[in-house]
Amino acid sequence: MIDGKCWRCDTDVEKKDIPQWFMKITDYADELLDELDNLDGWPDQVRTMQRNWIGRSQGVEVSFGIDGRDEKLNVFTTRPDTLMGVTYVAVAAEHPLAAEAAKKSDNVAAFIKECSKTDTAEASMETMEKKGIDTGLKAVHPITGDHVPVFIANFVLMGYGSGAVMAVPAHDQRDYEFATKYGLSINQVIEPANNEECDDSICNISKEAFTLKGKLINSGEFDGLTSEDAFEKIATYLESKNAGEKRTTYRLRDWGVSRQRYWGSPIPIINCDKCGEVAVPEKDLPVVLPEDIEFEGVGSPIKKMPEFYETTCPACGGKAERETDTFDTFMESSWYYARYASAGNDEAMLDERANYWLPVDQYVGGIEHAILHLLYARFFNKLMRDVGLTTNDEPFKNLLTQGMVLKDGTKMSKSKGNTVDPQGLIEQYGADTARLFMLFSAPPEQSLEWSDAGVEGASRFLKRLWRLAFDHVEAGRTVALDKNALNDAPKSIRRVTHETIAKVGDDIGRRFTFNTAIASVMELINALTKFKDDSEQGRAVMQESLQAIVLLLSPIVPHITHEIWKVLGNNSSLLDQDWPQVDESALVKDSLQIVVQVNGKLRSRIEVAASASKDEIEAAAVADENVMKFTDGKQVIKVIVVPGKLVNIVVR
RNA sequence: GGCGGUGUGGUGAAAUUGGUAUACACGAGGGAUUCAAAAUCCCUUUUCUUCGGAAGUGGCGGUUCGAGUCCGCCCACCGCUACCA
Repeated sequence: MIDGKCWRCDTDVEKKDIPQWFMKITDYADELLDELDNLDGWPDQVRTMQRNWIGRSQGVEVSFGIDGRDEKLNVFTTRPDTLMGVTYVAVAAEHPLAAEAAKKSDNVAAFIKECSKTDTAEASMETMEKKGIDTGLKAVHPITGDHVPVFIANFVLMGYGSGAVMAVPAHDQRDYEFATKYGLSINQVIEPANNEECDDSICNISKEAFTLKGKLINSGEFDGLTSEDAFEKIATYLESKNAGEKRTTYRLRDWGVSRQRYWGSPIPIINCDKCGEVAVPEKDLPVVLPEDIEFEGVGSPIKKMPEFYETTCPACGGKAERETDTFDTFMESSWYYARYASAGNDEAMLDERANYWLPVDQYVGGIEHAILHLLYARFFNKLMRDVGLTTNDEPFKNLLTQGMVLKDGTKMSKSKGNTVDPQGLIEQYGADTARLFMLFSAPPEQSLEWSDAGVEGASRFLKRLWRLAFDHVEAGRTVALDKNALNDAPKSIRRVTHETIAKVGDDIGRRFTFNTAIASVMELINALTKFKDDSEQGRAVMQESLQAIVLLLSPIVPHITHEIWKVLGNNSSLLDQDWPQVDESALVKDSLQIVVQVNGKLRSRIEVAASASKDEIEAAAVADENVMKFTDGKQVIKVIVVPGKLVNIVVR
């Protein structure tokens, strides 16, 4: 849409009511919300976003009377404590009262028409002018019986609450601006709880609304109550007068699943004039989308295909029409993970195999799905559970949300045409280099501006590994490793090797930080490159290390590691190998380097025996020559010793 | 406006539980090798410095023996969302 017109044919765009199918996700709002607390394998960020999206809020539905009529006008408020400050009521342009007023006034009708053209989904909403028009009707305050005007306002949403709001200009900034514009009264009913604090900077009703909670004033019998107490008292009072009740509302709306397009699963419903909407009987499922169709550019072709939509009603056998809307594609993505576990079953959606595999241990998806897809999938899982198809409450135990790959500062996408084809990289450097390079550039959660700067480094690294392995193998076969026959240099290489095995296992298996996993293998290879030891045991250590590197890198660069595995003299297939085991005995250190700080500043490093006690470490630190330069002539106040890490000497 | 995120060298980034800031790599500079080049290898590469050190992770403050990490306020950028009563 461009400037309120269709981008394709330039006709005016307007809001229209059309009958559509919805999934009643709001019935599951509480469970979807409450269970977020148990999803500890999910990132907090995603849980918070879902919480806010569901947006549960506690409030009161208040019934206003309408002057001269029997019917009531219901509004929802989270601030019943401000009820005595209501000076008008506003309804949405789509509200029945608005339609009614339009019949009596051309101005009102024109205003509603204008509202129907404004686009509610555009960023322009932010700056959109708050506009309204008086319906001429008067609402009757449920407590005071005062008459207040009923306005139609362009900022009231028909889809939230009851499509009508009570306006308290003194305590809501939006109401305040609207009241100022249309000359409506502003009555203060809340003041700051502590009067001392009530200076102009906090509460000055002549300048702007006071939106904080506080203490009630000008509220008759409710004067002096705190906002919190008044919430309860006023709610109870309204309930006793049958003029309102406590209510919970959600920001979450029901899920509209109808699409007026061809591509999608047909909604399996038959519309019968006599019986209404009738579900397609199970024996006739699935309804298959016809493929012999012609596109005419506008509209879905199946809406013009009698051979598709003409049918008989399963209930009465009379003439009926098949639904021609298709499902939102989120429908299928909401349960495919379960269907994978029931592959080949053409009798049912799912079978018992789904329960064996579900929930998904580790789900991976883009952060852009943090709300919609992940909420729909959770909802659908609960639906399947409630009809007995599955038994688990939640579909995804652990969730990793990938960042997006950006190009020129925005999300890479087909529609924007700013995609990068990895084929060029693959042709120039090979698939292994392309994979290594991409995984090395950043951790997966992070968004990344695409750039191929640095791909040379990945290529160089693989060449070095290749050369290292070949040079090693060319010198002949190695003997069995004897762990106890090693002197310092090979021993230290073994230690680094096993430290690397431990780190890569943790990085890939737990943290999913492939970039740091690769970096630590690079460090190991740097160490091996410097390691020159042609002795039998030296070469045996080299062999062990190279084997480990090949295994550690095999998920990342499968092709080159497959080759090197064979070159290293293995007859077995790399694919059949277990993940390398950490040899704990290789990790043992005889001595440790300890950092010594004076007043938190790094002054020296000392080498101490791994078995040294706290006192021994402290004594060695205090006696260090470099340290003494900074402690000389000063009084030592305390010494903090963190075993294995550092000593901090505090002096004055 | 709301919600979420990010901010560290020239660049991509690392620092996992409050404990050595800048690992690993790119780029750049210098050198070796070469008739020359490519490739490869080695060295240097946060800033300032009186060469002892000093400062330093967007800014200002705080907690702590010790803060990139925790707390408060602020700034900038990115993403999602759109007046939620």
